[in-house]
Amino acid sequence: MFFELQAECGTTGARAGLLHTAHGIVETPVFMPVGTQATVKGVMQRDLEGELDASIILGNTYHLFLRPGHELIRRMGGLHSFMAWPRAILTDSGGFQVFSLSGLRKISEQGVLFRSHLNGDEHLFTPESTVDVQLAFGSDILMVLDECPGYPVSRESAAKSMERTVRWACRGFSRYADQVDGSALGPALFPIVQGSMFADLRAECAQALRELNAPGYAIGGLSVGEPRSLSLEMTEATAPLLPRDRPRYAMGVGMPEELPEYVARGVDMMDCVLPSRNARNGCLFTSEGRVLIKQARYREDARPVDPECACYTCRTFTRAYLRHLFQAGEMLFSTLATIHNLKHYLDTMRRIRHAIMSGTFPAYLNGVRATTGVV
RNA sequence: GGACAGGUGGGUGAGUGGUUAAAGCCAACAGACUGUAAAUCUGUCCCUCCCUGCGAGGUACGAAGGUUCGAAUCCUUCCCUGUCCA
Repeated sequence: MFFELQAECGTTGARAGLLHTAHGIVETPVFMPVGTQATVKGVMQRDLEGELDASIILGNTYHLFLRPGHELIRRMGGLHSFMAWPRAILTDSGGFQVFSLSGLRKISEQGVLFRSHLNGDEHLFTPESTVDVQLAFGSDILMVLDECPGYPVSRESAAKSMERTVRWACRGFSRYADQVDGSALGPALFPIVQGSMFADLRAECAQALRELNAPGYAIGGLSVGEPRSLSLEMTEATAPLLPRDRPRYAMGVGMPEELPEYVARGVDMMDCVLPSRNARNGCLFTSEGRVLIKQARYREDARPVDPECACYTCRTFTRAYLRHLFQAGEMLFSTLATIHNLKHYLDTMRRIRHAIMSGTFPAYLNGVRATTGVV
């Protein structure tokens, strides 16, 4: 994989570019739907590719390692083949599970000892093993194993954790260098900037990781319970310190109206479970804000979810029907809602990219800020 | 006509003398969700009062009467429902 910078905003940090991968070109800034277990929950690959036109999705090392196992996936021809997804895949390392499964793991210098949430088996994840597993998947972009601390943490433990994440990144890159041939479209490994909510630790981490000359860099440890303004602040303190000619990936963010805020701070890639999870829980993102479809006010609402959305769901169904499906617990609701929410995110990113390419991003950003009041 | 079984808050269904405005589940209503242990979770859910809390008051377990300090729970009569026998 390699990155091609196409345009930069003159007044903000926004950029537009192309991610060249062995499974297609990804236009950035990009939103990556989350497909933890080799599926974006509720959506068929056909719709992901056609209706939604997603160019890259996420998978998760921890989950796919436990089930069905990386060796099985390798034997099945790799993750792309296994899940019949021809476009790009980025796999997270399991670093986030260090945070989300905090009751089931033990961290040491060597790595993370997980107890499987499926059957209690113990598994040791190391910076080396997670690279191996992701290479077995055949991922286009691999993430290095990191430690994602919760919020808040003391400065002292944030520093220790960050330093360990840097050491782990070095080990991951060392293993990675041994395994790949360095071809331009080959798999890329991204290190992850940590440092909790301490700007100087973030800066220190970014400086240290630059040494790796990585094909791309991630900003992790966001949206772990901190105020949303802090997430943006940390991004602002980190992104400019990363190499200009490499993509920057803000992990796990954010709300729809925050997407341009991250882009304005120099972020090129984002992923988040919000559009897919909230869809399943009845929360639909629209050009006019959130629609909680279960509310009684939508019982006989004949309008589409979002009059300005061109997705299949909005082209075809009324709010009243979607509410009915949700109330009835019908699985079709999840599919239709997820299609809409992902379309909303992906279209938002396409608009952002277009604005950057045409030099109108500052105006676009101001427009969003005026209507949503973010920042 | 006879023999059993049973009538509990929107539904279902616990509870068989006191800490019961009455479990649980469902429905309804509202909220949460940020590198997915999530088709999940939380709250409200008889009425009234400032809902400020472990608040206060009222009404309530088919109906009416009774026993008791105290009844959804015990007794009497009536009404209704289901199954079986004629």
